[in-house]
Parts: sequence; C-alpha cells; structure tokens
Amino acid sequence: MQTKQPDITRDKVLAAAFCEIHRSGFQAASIANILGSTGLTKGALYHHFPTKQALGLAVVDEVIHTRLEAFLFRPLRESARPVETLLQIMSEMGKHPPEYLQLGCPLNNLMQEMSPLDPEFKSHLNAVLETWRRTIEEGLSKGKDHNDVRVDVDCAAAALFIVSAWEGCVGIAKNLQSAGALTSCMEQLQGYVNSLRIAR
Amino acid sequence: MQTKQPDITRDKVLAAAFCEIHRSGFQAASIANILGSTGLTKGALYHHFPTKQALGLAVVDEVIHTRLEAFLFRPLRESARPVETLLQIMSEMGKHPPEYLQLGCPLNNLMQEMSPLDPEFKSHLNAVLETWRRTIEEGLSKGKDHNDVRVDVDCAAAALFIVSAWEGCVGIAKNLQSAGALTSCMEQLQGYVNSLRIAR
DNA sequence: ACACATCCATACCGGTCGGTATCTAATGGC
DNA sequence: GCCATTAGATACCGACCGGTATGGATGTGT
Repeated sequence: MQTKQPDITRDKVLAAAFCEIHRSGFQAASIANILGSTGLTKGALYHHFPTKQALGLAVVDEVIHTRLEAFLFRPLRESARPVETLLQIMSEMGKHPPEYLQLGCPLNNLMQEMSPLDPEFKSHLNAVLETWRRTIEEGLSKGKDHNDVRVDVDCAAAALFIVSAWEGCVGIAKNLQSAGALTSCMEQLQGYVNSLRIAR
Repeated sequence: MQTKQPDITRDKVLAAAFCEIHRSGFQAASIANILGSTGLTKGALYHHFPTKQALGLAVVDEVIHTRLEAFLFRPLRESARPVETLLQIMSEMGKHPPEYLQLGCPLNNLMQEMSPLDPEFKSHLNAVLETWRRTIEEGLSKGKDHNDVRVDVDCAAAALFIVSAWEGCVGIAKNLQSAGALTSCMEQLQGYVNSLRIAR
C-alpha cells in the first residue's frame, strides 16, 4: 500500500474532475482543464485512470456518492426520527454553497446526460440513486413503526417520488437561477411528505 | 415570403436537429450527423442558420415549444375542468413513444445542460418553462372558481412544484429506464394534485 | 432574355479533443 | 548501494469539431 504522493495526486485529480464535470457536464469536461487547474499533466492522470470514462466513474463513486452519504444517507439512517430529519434536511437546501443552486445536483446532472449514452455510467449512477431511494424508504418504514407515518402509505413508491421531485426541484431552480424558487418548491415537497404522516 | 423548397429544407434540418439533440444533448450533437440523416450539406444548414447555437434556439422555439403547446398547453387552456384535464394528461404519460422514456423530456434535458452555460438558451428555455407553469397556475385558479380547488392553495407555488416534480419524475424514469417507475411516480404526483382539491 | 438574389454543394481551415509512446526521476525492497 | 517498479512530465497523433470561402444551379423580377 502506497501512502506517499500518489494518493494525494489521485485525489487532486478527482476533486478537479468533479468541479469540471459539475460545471460543464462529463462529455464537455476537458481533460486539459482538469489538468490545468491542478498543475499536473496527462502522464499523471493516465497513470491513475486508464480512460476519461474511468475517471468519470471514479468521480461518481468516490466523490458524489461519498458526499451524499455524509450529508444525507448517514444522517437519515442514524436518526431516531428519520421523517423529521428528512424534513429538516429539505428545509436546509437553501444553505448549500451558491454554486449548487447555479450548477444543480451533480448526480442528477450526470444521470440526465450520461445514463442514456453509457450503460456503465447508468449502472454506477443508478446504484447511488437506489441507495438514496432505499434510505428514504427505510426512513418512512421506521416512521410507520413509530406511528408517525400512516400505515396505508406505499413507502417504496413514496420514496421514489420524493427523490424524483427533489431532483426536479433542484433542476428547475437551477434553470430559474432562483433561491426563492428552490425554497418554494422544497416547501411543497415537505407538504407532500407531511401528507404521509398521521395528523396530530 | 418564400413558399418553395427552402422552408421544407429548413424544417428537415430542424427535425433532424431535434432528434440528434434529443439523443446526444446540444453540445455533443454533431452537425455532421444532423446533415447525414437529412442528406443535406453544410451549405444548406449555414444558409438557414448562422450558427449551431441559433439552430439550437430554433429547435427550442419551433419544435419543443410547439409540441408542448399541442399536447399540454392548449388542452389545458381550452378545458372547462383544467384540473381533471391535467390529471388525465399525467395518467397518459406512459403512452408516449418509448424513445421519450429512454431519452427523457427534451425541454428538461436542454435546461439541465445549457441553462448554466448559455444565457441565450436559458432565456428561451425558461420562456417555455414559464408558459408551462403559468398554464397550470391558471388551470388551478380556474379550479378555484369552480369550487374544485381549495381556496387556501397557493396556485403559483403549486404550479411550480407540479412542473418541477413532473420533470423530476420523467428524468428519474429515464435513468431507471422503467415505465413502471414513471407510472408510479406520476401517480404520486396525481395524489399531490388531488390533495389540492376539495374532497367530495 | 438578362441581371440578380436565393439556395445549396464542395472543399478546406484552425483548433480541440482523448489517448499514447517515451523518457526521467524518485521510491522501496533486498 | 543496487535494481526494479512506480510516479509523473513531455511531445505527439489521428479524429472530429464548428465554421468559412467559393462556386454552381435555380428560380425571379423586369
């Protein structure tokens, strides 16, 4: 196991690639730009990643998935009242750095662009999406156990819709470039989530 | 006003460009592919459109907007009970040609890709989006007049959410490549719309 | 019938793309 | 201290991109 420069270099490339892909999409992402922003050269990149596609997949698995895990999946899994945690995270969507409003959700961007074009991308991206959906589904199920969610709710279908609408809201807000639109949309989605709960 | 061949050629280019852009996105859309599928050459294309961007904007205005107008906006505006018409159209989403499930909504694809990159695209795309949102808002308002929609509903916010979630559902279904997912998601969205109505 | 604008085909351009071959320099095992 | 492997730099390649310059064919107004 190497613990010297190589891992650092690899991470620098991954971080720069994530930014470039987030800005321009995968296909339009320029290897030259990625290298330029790191000060590295092609020799370094192609030593760690065989192709541009492999770099993109590594960004999905090691950057995008990891970030969602930290700010969404883990808090949701570890919460005692996951539905309230979910609503809390939704209400804090406006607190993301402004680039996220401007550029949208990196996962959704890549899904929309790459899933129809590349089965490898589709499989890696859908793995992240399925983790997201399942995490919410399990949160809703746990809510049922605590008499917080109505027993007649189809947790799987509701979870899929929540993820879909969530991505839709972020996407539309990105086009409108409006934090207010994002807030308004997420509030409506919170209304939907609350409609799944037992009124108190 | 010319009414000979030129308009036909222009429309052929537009139709081919729409397909190519729908398949690959705008940036990855190849002028050569567009021309190849029509049998025309660059001379023809660049006679009718000064740049690739102008071609893309024309696709937005003359193809995408027109199609949405025909299958969504007009039926909604002309309906006596617009909320029911809206629910009807939502329930028929599965009847689109399979390419639409595979490739997603052309409007949303372009918004996600181009809005952050090109203000011209953003403005044309958001004009279509705003027409969509406003049409639904007016439908909800008309529903209020007919005692179909609750008076406490914020029609503007609800309309924005409906469009956002709609696009989100189509986008997620495209990634999952699953007609069932689309149907399930749209059913949940119909549930949301119904929650805006007065229970009978 | 002649001049002229419109329509479109052909050939070509500079630039950028992802990827590779080759070389040097540093590192780790013995 | 020697050698093999790894890390990374440099130079270069063919393919493709959007766009242009030019020329010919086809109407069209007069």
